[in-house]
Formats: sequence, C-alpha cells, structure tokens
Amino acid sequence: MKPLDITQNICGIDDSVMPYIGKAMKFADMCICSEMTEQGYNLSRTQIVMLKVLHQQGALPQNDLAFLTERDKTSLTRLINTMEKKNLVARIPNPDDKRINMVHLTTNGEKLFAEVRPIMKRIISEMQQGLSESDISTVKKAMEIIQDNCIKKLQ
Amino acid sequence: MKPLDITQNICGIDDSVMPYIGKAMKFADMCICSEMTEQGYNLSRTQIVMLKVLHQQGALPQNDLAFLTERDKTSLTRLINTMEKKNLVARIPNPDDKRINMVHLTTNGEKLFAEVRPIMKRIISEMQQGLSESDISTVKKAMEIIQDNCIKKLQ
DNA sequence: TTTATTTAGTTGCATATGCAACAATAAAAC
DNA sequence: GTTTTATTGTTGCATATGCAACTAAATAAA
Repeated sequence: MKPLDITQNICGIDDSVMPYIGKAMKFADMCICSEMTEQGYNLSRTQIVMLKVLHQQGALPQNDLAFLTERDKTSLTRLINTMEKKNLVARIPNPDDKRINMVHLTTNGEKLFAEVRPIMKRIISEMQQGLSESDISTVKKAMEIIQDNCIKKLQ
Repeated sequence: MKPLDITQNICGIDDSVMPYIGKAMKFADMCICSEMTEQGYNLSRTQIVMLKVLHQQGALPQNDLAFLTERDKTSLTRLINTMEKKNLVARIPNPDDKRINMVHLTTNGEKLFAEVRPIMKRIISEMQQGLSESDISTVKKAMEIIQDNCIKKLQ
C-alpha cells in the first residue's frame, strides 16, 4: 500500500490559510481542554469565554451575550442552562422588560474565573511560544481582514 | 441599560491570537457554506476536504483518512456514511486485510469535486483579499508554531 | 384601544463530534 | 498451533450546534 503524503495541505483547497488556522484552532482547543481537566476543572473554552465576558461586562441579557460571542441564541440558551446547573451563572429576570433575562456571574462563577484565569494565561503563552510581537500582530490583522471579507460576502 | 463594549477581545483571555483565529474560522465556514448552498451544492467544508484528499491521494483506508484530516475515527465513520449515501464515495473492502475498508471517490464524487474546486478557489481568494504574500506566509508559519507547541504539550 | 409587528427566549428536530465499549480480523508471543 | 495482543471499524451514549417554529412580552400601527 502506498505511503501517505502527510506533507500536503489537507484541510482546504490549494493555497489558503484556512487549513492552517483550522488545525491550529483544533489543537489549541484540545490543549486547553486537556490542561483544564488535568487541573481539575471541568470547563470548555466556550464556558471560560462566557465567564470572562460576564466578568468584564457585568450582567447581560442573553441576546447581548449571543451577539458578543457570535453564537446562535439557541446555542447560548443551552450553554447558559449548563452553566446554571453548574452554579456558574444565574438568570435574573429584568423587571423593566419581562422578556429579558439578565445573566449574572454567581459568586462561585467569579471565584472559578479568578482561579482559571492565570492558568489560561499560562497555556496561551505556552501555545504562542516562538511567535514574535510582530507575528502576533500580523496574525491578528490578517484574521480581521478575513473576517471583514466574509462579513461583506455574507451580506 | 449600559451599552455593550464590542471592541473588547471576546473569544479568549487577554492577549492571544486565539479569539481572532476562532472568529475568522467561524466566518469563513459560514461563508463557504452559504456560497455552496447558493450555487446549489449541499456540501460542508469537511466534505469538500474529504473529496480533495481522496482526489489527490486516491483510495485510502478510513484510518488513514482520519489521521490525515485530524479527525476522530468514529466521526470519520459517520462522515463516510453520509457521503456514501450521497454517492460521493464508496467503501471497498481490502481483500488482503479484511479489517480495512478502502474509501474510493465515486465517478459522481470526482465530477462534483471538479465542479466545486474552482468555486472554492474563488471563495478563498475573495476571503483573503487584502492579505499580502508575506502576511499569508507569516500566518501559516505562526499557525504551525502554535500547532507544534500544542502537540508538544499534549504528549 | 385594539390589532399587528417586533423582540427575547425556549423547544423540537436534524446534524456533528468525541469517548468508551465492542466485534472482527491480523499479528505477535508462547 | 494456540493464546495473547494490537488494529480497524462500528455502535451507544453524551454533548454541542443551528434552523425553524413557537410563546410571551413590548412596541408600533390602525
């Protein structure tokens, strides 16, 4: 049986950065997840992002949370369900507009975020070891350009 | 209600490229999916990648396909099921080793890939509009570094 | 004021993915 | 040659996600 050509550009078509960012993202997620488990935390990257947004912004309606995190509102509903069961967040109805649930960090959620944050910082600096400041800034700029191009196309 | 701070770095913790690549990836996937639908093709990026790998490498055992595409073998099993139902690929048992299924592109699969390939090329060049050669090469290099760092950590 | 429209959130359904456990086959150990 | 181990692929379960359809509440239109 002929050997595999593992040098080729697998995840995309021809000359694009897509396969590279896709794979990097995948491995980064695995890395974060495995490290969190090792440290005894049962948290996905998604959940950590929620903790962070709520920590920085304070309580938010679900709709705003969905918008900020570029997530479908139904997906957000269920994510908040999960995090509520874990006692990380709480829904508090807005008396001024009964349609709205304000999502709060619980004390426990704040505590967990404070514990997890330095771990995340370390993981990220380990993952980005070997990238120069300029590399990082180029990558960010490039990703923003791609995002903008996509948004233009999607409208 | 206080306004949202939508300028902040949402998808990650502090100064990392993760949120940028995550979002770019998400939008790129949406873009590809929407464009394919518009053109009358019911194909995900994942499926297109499979078509491409099989086109370039010829028939492969499921295990090798899973390895090449960095995918769980159970996930691959079900992806091949889907693509087999759509008559894009076929499983052909290997007579020399009865455990192995060789996954082939069908004639229909080859045909579809030939049709879809130029569309993908166009989408990608549109998405990368505004990136210089050097940007692209920096991004690729950076993604490989991140991937390698992750793999080291995961071992 | 009453009706129509819009908005926030939920649920049903379809789909995708990963881990653990499994069956069938092949290879290694004895 | 028989037993043990490893490999290939599948299935069961749990989880995540998105679209369409829905309910409840607020706003606009009549």
